[in-house]
Amino acid sequence: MRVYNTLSGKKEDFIPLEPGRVKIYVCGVTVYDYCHIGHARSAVVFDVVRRYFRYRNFDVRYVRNFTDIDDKIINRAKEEGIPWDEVARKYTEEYYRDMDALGIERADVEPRATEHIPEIIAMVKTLVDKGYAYEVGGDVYFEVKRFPGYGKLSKRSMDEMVAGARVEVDERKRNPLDFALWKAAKEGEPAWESPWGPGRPGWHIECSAMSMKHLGETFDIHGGGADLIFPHHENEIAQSEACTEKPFVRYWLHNGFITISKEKMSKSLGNFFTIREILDRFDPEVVRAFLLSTHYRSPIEFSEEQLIESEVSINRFYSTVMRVEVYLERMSGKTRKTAEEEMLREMLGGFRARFEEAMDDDFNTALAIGHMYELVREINRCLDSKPAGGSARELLTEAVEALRETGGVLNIFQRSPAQWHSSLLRTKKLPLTEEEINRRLSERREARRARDWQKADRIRDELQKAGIVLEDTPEGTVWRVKVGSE
RNA sequence: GGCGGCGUACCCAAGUGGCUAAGGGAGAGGUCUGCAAAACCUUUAUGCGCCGGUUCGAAUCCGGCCGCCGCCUCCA
Repeated sequence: MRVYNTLSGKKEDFIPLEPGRVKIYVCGVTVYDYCHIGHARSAVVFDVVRRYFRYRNFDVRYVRNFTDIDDKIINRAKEEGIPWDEVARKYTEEYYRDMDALGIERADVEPRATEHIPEIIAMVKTLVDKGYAYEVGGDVYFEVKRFPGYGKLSKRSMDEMVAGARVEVDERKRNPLDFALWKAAKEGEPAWESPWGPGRPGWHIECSAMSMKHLGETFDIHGGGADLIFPHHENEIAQSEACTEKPFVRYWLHNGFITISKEKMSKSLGNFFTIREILDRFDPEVVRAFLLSTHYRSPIEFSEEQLIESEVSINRFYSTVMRVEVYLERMSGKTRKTAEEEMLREMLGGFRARFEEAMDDDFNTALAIGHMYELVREINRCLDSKPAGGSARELLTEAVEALRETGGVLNIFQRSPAQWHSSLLRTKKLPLTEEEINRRLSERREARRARDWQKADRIRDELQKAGIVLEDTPEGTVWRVKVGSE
């Protein structure tokens, strides 16, 4: 496997610290507001990274934190007039609601900053004792110029940064780039006792303390959004390596941003969509497919049109599975070989290797999905050729199974066509129940049997207007929810 | 100002030295169908922002130019 390491700026062979095991830490969220689609991208991308390592038979230990104490949480608490820990609790719950819906698996360990205060204090103390940090009036700062490697991740020198600094100058800091490890509490703010007086941890220190506690002083992969490279991850490296005198992380992985009209989606620009706004109108599987349709390091433009395209793609998969199901139910027992059957067999033979080759190359999900749809087309070609017999049955079943299995790594393609369509019925808020649709279907079946095409077409048109498409096949009539611009 | 990235068909998007430049969407034509739908087939980039260069050979490497974006402040 090859992964792009932000630290080296190139793709590298992935060699785990311990053979067969991989330890991953991903920066989660600060729980002070609803998550937007950018948070979803990061969550989905690293969820897939984790699933792929597992597919590759690695023993994966996956840690993702919650920042549950921070200035933003304190401010939010003031705004809402509720205690700060109530804010954290509420938005942690909302996080789970969104991420569970998106099919993001829970991490093996989900540490919270407030549950690691002793570890954080111990680490800050070590840094002070070693002379990497200094205390000023109850605040403790990391002294950046004491750490020679500072800037190695974000590829800048300290001089450049100081020169172009837009950082507000704090007179108490020895250098504008020095960052807070511990912040003294102001009147009425949440606080924990420490050797420097009551206060709370700075933002960066929690990730160092928690990742090292749960994964060790050196671990394999640290991930997050590209906006965390500087200063967050740069600072994590400085304080962690200063503390342990060991390399902190072997591979740094960063996902690209979501853009709207080519501009980065962000809280401050206000051009963001929350996950639940999107899930109100699109199926979670569609959102995942959308987020994985572009390589994880590239920017991805968010638009309604793109989501609809993804919906059409996913629908294509389930339509094909439905075709296979219906076909196999009625397939005659006689054997009938076709050339297309052989072509499918051949394509299926190399399919997993192609999938793995794509994913091995820095998690190229876009290419992997491309291979999946090539297989979908070949399945359809095979069905069109109307093969029959046990080996054809086995082949079609295996092909669908291969798509489900590889789809499992991306957590797509996991439902039945019936589940997909009944879910679409709800997502699109169609004013029809499945019972009603089936009733109309049997009415139409009678009409067609009587060759009353007018009535049959009328029923079809009515359903079409209500968002349901009918397909008459030799094996009977099936219904689907209308997607895209049909 | 410093550092970095991107520019592939009507749209999205893979491809980073060598077979016909994946895949999806949209459009057009066709096969199938009672008619449709779905599916399949054909078709839509002699060319990968522009100009040079390296090479037997470049979308892919190098240089310049144009355009877009990101980071340097909280941010996934």
